[in-house]
Amino acid sequence: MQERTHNEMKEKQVIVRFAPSPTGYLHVGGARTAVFNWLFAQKMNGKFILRIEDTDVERSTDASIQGILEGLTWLGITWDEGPYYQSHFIEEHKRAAQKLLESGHAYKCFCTREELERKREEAMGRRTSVLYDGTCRRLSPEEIARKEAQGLPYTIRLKVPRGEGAVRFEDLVYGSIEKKYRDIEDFVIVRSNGQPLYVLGNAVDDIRDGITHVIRGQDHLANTPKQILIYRALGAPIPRFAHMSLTLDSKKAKISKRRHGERVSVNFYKEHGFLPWAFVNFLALLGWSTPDSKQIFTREELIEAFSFEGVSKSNSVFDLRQDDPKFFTDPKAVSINAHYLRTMPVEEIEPYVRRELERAGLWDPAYEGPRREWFLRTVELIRARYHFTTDFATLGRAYFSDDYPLDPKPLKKNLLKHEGLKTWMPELAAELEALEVFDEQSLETTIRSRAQVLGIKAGVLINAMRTVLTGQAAGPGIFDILLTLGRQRVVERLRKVPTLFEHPEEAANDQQAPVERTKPKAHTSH
RNA sequence: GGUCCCAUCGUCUAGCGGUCUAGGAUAACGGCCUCUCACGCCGUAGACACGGGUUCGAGUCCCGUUGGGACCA
Repeated sequence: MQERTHNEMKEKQVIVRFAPSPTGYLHVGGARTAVFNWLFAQKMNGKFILRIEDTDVERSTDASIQGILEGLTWLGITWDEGPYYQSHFIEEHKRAAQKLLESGHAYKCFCTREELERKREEAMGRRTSVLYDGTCRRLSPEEIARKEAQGLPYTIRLKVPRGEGAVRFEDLVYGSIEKKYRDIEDFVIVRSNGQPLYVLGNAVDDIRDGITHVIRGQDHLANTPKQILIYRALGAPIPRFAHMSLTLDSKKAKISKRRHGERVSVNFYKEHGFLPWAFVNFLALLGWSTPDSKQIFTREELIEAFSFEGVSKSNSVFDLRQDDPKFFTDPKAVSINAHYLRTMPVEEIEPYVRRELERAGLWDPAYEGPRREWFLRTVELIRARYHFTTDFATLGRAYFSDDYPLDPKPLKKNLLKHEGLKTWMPELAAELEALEVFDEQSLETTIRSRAQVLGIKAGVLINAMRTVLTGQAAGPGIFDILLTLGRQRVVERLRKVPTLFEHPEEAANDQQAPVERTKPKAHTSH
């Protein structure tokens, strides 16, 4: 049998859709599917429709729909039409079922739940398949009329062709898929309470929206033959299908809120300092690649490079690292994020840094006014070591506030260990204060000669200064730190050093927020 | 239970019969750089699930086993 296929649609515009069911947030697996749909639409100059499958009324609250829209918006996944709501089309689904009944492609089934349950158990016992046996398919019109007159409830089942044939289709990712008619039961398309099933509603919606390419999770692969049967019965052209391998956890289980909590939500990554494009880039690489294994893509490059050929057939693991002290999520996601964080034009990450500073109460309106240049230079200076936008407000706190915590470990190692620093630091402060010009040259000269006079390595002074001035063991070169902080703040902070010797624990405990590096090279010397 | 799908380093993957003594990325480890850390650079370790075929030749094709996933309830 010749299908009406893509040839007919070749000239037509590509239309794809992302059809999530609202569960309160955008799931990373869903986001990935959305990304692939979006990429394909962009590449083909097609249309991307957003359709909310909100027929599960209980879960489909406004808030959970909002969560999805926000997630997509944050990622920068824009849609051309919608959101449409499946719940608005239930009558249409019912009409489609009615039409199938009238055209003889479907029939009413009066079998009760109990009967079916019994048959299934029997079949299980015999270790055979549990397909519906077609009892009601063979009902005569009179019998049907009688049962209806009795007011017996019925489901509506699709008449699957009987005989030797098979449903066959070319999946854009999985290739040729075939399922024999005899392995497909006359499946229910409308429940006895009149509610159309997903398999019907989804197909009807896709037909109405003119979807040319159904790009969705591989969990729908097994249902596709049934949907093709529905398309045929309805006399609709069959779209192309492209199933995407699933995203699993390290135990090869589908990632779910139940097991993995918030970290399956796109919002989690937003809140933990991911840049949206970095996350899209990571998601795209989860189950898709180019022949040259390119890792970092601009938006244009990704759209250009995308193709179904590069989509992997095997499921991929989102290495969530739930109990890893070093990474709170997939290390590759972290590294991609860090890459963007240090290489994007600083103006582009400015809004994200601002958001974090605002959240921490560190934002100064002058940063978008007279101090903007300083602000951008400082961001530029410190970002190379950060992995998340949140780091600016935690690890980078000392650059934006005088109230910052001192990491106890370097405090001890770089400062308290050297008794002399108790006096050297204030002395140095005085010297820096008296400096004629406060520039890199004179700073370096001052500090190095000071070290020489004291008969110590310059590193001792430098590391102590870095620790005191930034609260951190690691950071930019000391002269850059000094210049960024400015003479006044440097001098003030160095003058307080003696107090640190007297009340070290106070200094260390004076924390606004717990400051932990996500990826500390935590090695103390070997 | 039935049906469908999948199977290369810890993880993401390249590979579409010979150029694979299996490449890249990330993570790990070592080194260089250096005032610290990061970046960068150099190097080390690390995989074709197993068994049969087909072929002159198989990671690559076929079959089976095992394992994993999905769907149907």
